[in-house]
Amino acid sequence: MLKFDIKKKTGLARVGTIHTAHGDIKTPAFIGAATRATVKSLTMSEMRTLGSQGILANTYHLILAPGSDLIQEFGGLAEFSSWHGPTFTDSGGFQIFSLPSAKIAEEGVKFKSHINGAKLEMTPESSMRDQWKIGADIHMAFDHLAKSENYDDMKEAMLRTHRWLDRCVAEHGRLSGQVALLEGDLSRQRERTKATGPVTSISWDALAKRSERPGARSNAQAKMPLAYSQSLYAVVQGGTFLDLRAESARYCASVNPDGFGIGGVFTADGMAEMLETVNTILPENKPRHLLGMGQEPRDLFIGAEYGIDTFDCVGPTRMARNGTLYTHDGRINIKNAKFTRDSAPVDAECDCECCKNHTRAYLHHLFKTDEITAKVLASIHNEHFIVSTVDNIRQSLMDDTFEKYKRTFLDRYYKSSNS
RNA sequence: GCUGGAAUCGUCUAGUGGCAAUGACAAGAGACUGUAAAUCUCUCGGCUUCGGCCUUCGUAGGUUCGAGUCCUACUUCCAGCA
Repeated sequence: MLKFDIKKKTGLARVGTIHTAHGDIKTPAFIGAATRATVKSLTMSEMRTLGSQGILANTYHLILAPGSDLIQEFGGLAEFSSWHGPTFTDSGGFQIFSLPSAKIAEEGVKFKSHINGAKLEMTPESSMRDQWKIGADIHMAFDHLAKSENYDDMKEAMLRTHRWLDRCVAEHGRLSGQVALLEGDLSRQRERTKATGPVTSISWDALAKRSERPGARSNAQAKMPLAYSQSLYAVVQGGTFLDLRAESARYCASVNPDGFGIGGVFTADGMAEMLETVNTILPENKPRHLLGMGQEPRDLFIGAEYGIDTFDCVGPTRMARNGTLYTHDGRINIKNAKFTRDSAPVDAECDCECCKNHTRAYLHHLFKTDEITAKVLASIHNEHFIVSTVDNIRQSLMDDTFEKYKRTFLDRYYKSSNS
């Protein structure tokens, strides 16, 4: 069971701590998107240095390569990637629903691998099993993303998401039960061997002696199940329709998951109302993750204000790779000719490795000459910018200065640019 | 010196009588929100009341209704032979 302590509340906003088997996350927090168990162009060491508290990987991509069994063999995502901190996995639904080959049925989704065309299927149960093998601290339920914003389609997708949620909860619970048993074995084993280091896995042979041993998966005999607690978030759907969002929030709360993901959000328009609806219904004492939002600073302020605890988004690193960088005065495209002789750092108020050491002119040069370091430094900066902005939001909530911080930040950030 | 061949928009390149002229790169700008994203889009001779107008394919002439394309001379470069 995931522990979540709330330290302070202001309206729907809250400051808290999520306790996972791999460490704590002080919330609100921005979680780096590490789709294939890596944040593109950044090392885990750089991620730690820039202040990230957690990473979120993607089940779809990890199933295709290197496979969930292999990650399990290496002790799970944190161990395999040497992140050694809190981890999340997305169910893979988001990717699979975007594949042209996706065929949706009640049982699950059949699709073809985008890499080699292999015919594959993901069901709520298989997603749960793969996420257990990958072994992130927090898993997302396998949800159905509607393709259209049409009310009936959205409702149908939501209802299926709920039926699938029941199956996710059942499968997750079954897998959870195994680990509880394993934990008992492990503590006895620790006593016997007086092992000092952390014991995180045990052979399936031990499990085989138990009556609850899961349905015979012969190829799993040699595998080492991960013996630490892993949690499940239910995912709230319903698109832009507040009645559906409310219904989905009630349903998700009713299955008593460890936390909640809020999915299917693609723009900040209407997000405040939607979150207000959802987060008024969801139980207060469980963490909430806003799936995929956080490219625009306003997303983070609105999210935190309306009760979001964690964010993830590919935007900061993707934009960085393409030369768009955050500054407190709005975005810049460092490839623009006007930066050729700009001796200022990307952002004078930023304390990331890039801004402390390098000029805009240097970064401009690296981008124009297509050097790998361009993407590295830009990603360090953008990721740090967003991570630290959410950290500052947390601090401002603690200090009761959130409103002022929000107004000052957003006025300045959006004043000269688009909106 | 002789004999061939070649000169096109920053660079390379397509084009053998209807052409402001192909493609790539470079350049300029924009997009990106649970990452099939080191990706994608647009602009790229000058003006424009968006119908056009003007100036362009080494230089100068010529043939033709019309020439980047054919002819002549010149200039430069390349290859081979001396």
